[in-house]
Amino acid sequence: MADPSSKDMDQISFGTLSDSLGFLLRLAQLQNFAEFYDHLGTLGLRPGAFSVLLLVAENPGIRQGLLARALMIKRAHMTKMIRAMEAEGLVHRTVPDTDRRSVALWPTDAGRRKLADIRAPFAAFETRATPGLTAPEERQMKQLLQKYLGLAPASAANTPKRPPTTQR
Amino acid sequence: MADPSSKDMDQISFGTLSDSLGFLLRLAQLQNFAEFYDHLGTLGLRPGAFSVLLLVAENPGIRQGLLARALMIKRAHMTKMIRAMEAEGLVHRTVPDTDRRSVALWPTDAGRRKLADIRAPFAAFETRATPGLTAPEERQMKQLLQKYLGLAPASAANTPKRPPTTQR
DNA sequence: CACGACTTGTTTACTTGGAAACCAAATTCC
DNA sequence: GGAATTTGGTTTCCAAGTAAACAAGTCGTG
Repeated sequence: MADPSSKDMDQISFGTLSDSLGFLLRLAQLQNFAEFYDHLGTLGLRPGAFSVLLLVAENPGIRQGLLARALMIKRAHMTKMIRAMEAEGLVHRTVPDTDRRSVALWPTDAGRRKLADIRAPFAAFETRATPGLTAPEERQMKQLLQKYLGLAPASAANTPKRPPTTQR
Repeated sequence: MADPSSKDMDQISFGTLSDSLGFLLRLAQLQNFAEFYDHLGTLGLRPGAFSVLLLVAENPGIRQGLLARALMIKRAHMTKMIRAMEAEGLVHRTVPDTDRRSVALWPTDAGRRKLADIRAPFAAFETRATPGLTAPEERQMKQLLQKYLGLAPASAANTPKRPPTTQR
C-alpha cells in the first residue's frame, strides 16, 4: 500500500514502551477503570470516592492528610473530595482536641448504608474472572503489586516480616 | 472523644481494598509516576507526551485516533496534546489523500532529536532496580501486565493475533 | 446518484487532580 | 517564655482528561 498511515490497531509497534513497567501499569490501570465503570458505573460512586468512603469506614477517626497519603493523592485534592462527600452526607468531619489543626473523619449512617449497598456488587466485580488472566495469574499479580507497594495483603492483618513466597 | 485518630501510616487498614486489582494498579501507577518524575523530571517531557512522541517515531504516519486508542486516551484529549506538540515543533500533521478526515502524524527532526536525548536516561530509569521487587519478580510482573493487556512483549515485534500460548 | 449511517477530528464545557501560596496550630530551639 | 520552624488543612490558579455536540469525509445500499 502506498499509504504508510494505513496501520491497524494490532500492528502498532510500541517499541521499548511495551517493556516499560510504568507504561504497562498506566495502561492496565486505565483498562481496569474502564471495567470498573462497565460493572459498577450505575452505583453513583466513582473509584476515588469509593476508596475514601471505605477507608474512612475501616479506620474511623482517620486524619485527612493520612488518608491522602494512603491513597497517594495530594492533601489539596483530598480537601475538595471530603468537602463534597460531607455535602452529600457520607462522611462527618471533626477537629480533635489533641491536634486542633487536623481533621478526623467518620462515616455517617448514610455513608455506612451506601457502603453496604455497594459491597456486594463490588465483591462480585472483584471475584469475576479477570479478562486475559487466569485465576492463579491474577493472584500472583496482586502479590507482586502488593510487594511493589510495600503493602500487606488483606487477609493477613498484621505485616508478615517475611515476604509471601507461595510459588508453585 | 478519646483519640482513635492516632493512627500511623502503617497501621491503616485497607480492608478489602488491598486485594482489589484495580486499587493496587492505581497505587502502583501513582508510585511509578512519582519515581518517573524523580528520575526524569528535568527532561521537560511528561510521561504522556513522551509516549506519544515515541509511538509517532516508531510508527511514522500513524493516524491520530489510532494513537489515542493505543494509549487509551480520548480523541478529544489527543487533539490538544498533538496540537501542543506541533506548536513545540516535535511532530508534524498531514492529511492523507486516502482519507481526508484523518490526520497522519510524523516526527520532525526536532522531535527525533528530543527523543534521542531522552532515550538514554529513560533506558537507565527502566533498567534501574525497581524498588521492592527483585529482577525476576519485575520481569514476571511485566509479563502478567502484558498478558492482561493483550500486548506482545517488545522483543517479539510481530506477534499473531492469537493469544500467546507459546510463552518464552 | 442520493440518502442515511458511520467515522474522524475538533470545539466547548466540565471534572479531576496538582503546584504554590497561605493561615492556624503545634513543635523545636534557644 | 518566645521566636523560628514545621505540620495540617485550605484556597487559588493551572494542567490533565472526559463528555457531548458538531462539521466534514467516507461508505453502503437503494
